Amino acid sequence: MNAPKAEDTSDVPAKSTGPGRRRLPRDTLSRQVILEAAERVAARDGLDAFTFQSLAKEVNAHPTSLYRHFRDKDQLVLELIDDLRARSYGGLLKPTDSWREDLRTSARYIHEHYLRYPQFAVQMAARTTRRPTEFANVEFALDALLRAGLDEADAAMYLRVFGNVIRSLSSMEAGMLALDPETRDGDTLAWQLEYRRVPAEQYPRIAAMSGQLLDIGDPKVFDTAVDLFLDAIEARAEQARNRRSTRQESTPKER
Amino acid sequence: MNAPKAEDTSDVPAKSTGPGRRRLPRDTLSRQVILEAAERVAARDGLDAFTFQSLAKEVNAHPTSLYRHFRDKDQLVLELIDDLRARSYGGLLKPTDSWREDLRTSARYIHEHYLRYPQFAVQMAARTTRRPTEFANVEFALDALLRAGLDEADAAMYLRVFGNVIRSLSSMEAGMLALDPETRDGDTLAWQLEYRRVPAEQYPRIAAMSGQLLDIGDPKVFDTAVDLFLDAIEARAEQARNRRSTRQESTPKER
DNA sequence: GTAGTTAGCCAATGAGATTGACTTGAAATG
DNA sequence: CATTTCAAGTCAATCTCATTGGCTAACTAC
Repeated sequence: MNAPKAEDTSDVPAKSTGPGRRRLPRDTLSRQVILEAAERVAARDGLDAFTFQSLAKEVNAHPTSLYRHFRDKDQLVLELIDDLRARSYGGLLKPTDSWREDLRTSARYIHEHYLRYPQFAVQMAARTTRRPTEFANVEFALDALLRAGLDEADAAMYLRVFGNVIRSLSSMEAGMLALDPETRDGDTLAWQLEYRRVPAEQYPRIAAMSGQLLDIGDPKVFDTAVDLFLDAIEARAEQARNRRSTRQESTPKER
Repeated sequence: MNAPKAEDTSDVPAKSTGPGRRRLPRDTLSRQVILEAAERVAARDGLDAFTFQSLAKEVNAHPTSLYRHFRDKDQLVLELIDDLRARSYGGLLKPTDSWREDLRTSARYIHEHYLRYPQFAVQMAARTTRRPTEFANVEFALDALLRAGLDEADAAMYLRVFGNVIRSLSSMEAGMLALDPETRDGDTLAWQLEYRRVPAEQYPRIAAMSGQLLDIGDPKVFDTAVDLFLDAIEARAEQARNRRSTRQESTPKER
């Protein structure tokens, strides 16, 4: 967990922790160094341990030193989110000849990204960061929607709908992952049990299907939702095409 | 909701806060009294003020007294969520002859409920509470899906997908509402501005459509998502019906 | 080298959750 | 009625955090 850490601060010779050291050499810290430590801590110890105290320990500095680089914790978190995103989406998306595949890929990227950092998923979903990577993603998805055959108004709408659904589903799934395992398993187990012993007179449907109901956190849900959306987009584009051709035939000069 | 409650605390005559009072009379507190106070505090002062200290002040008790009724804060929040839900969904849903309308209604209920208590929306979405109201909702939606013509496996899957999408979208929308207004408006404004000045060479689609793009928190998004889902369910049911009749024709006695 | 500035450090504050010991009043028991 | 019991309030104390203001060392520019 901290074996290769010695090197990181090794220019403070041998006494990183010892009584001899008074303070870190100037400019040891920086936004980048802190953000990278922050990622490590979040990944390793979870959100509860994500405190200035433990971040400071990770970089061998005093907790309050971090304030020289970030106004407060909220700012640190937002910048971390940007940073993580920039790294995750580093390899930019390349359009293929299938808009479906493209949208699916982009959805999968987001989903994976959120699940990789579940601690911050809620913030990731709710707050815009308006950085280059975001523009690139929007451009990519918008292009795919237009290639699917949507008109501009529909594309704008479906971009938002699709994006919000992807992000919010991912965020919720991540949110459940971020619960401590005890709580999560408790919820899941209790849920399954209770649904099996529901009174059949009151809830006949549930009783009849209790064996087939899915967990709230079932991973299949996300993929199904995505496919369902893609189908919907395709159908919508089809409609639009029909509308266009019909209009051309029946009312060639509509105004 | 709390009209006849006044009595509960009024038997502490006149000196509720005065120096004369030593402690609250026995059994002044109870889960219900505390939960109702909790709702008031959350609605009035927001999530940041949702502390044992302020809850205690609201009921005129010592902060640690609350521990006699709730193991810890997490438990209190979960029970509050249940309580709110029970009250919001009080009037149970009645099936109509349109499964579409039924699903739409049930989606709207959830959406409104989450927006009414945005402070807890994240928890509401991620954690199961397995109470009667939940069963009733599930039964209702499941019934609607089967009436739509889905087979059981599909119904189980779409129940989860639809539910999760509704809940997660609502939760995300609520999450943005729960941000303090400054932050929220800042995000929104900056977003709009930046998207209008995006370089057209790099992001031609965005540049061409920048005027039409929707806000991330646009309320139309939810309704559109719901309709889109309903269409998808209908299409899926249609497929299933076709598949069934085809099978009947081509392989009338399949085993 | 000398002055100035920056960035790390320290002590302290104040909020909050949570615990354990203490107390009191009402109900049960004799 | 006196006594015991015990749940339900209360208090003091602890621990963990974020955050602030003042201090000072180390690097920079002159």
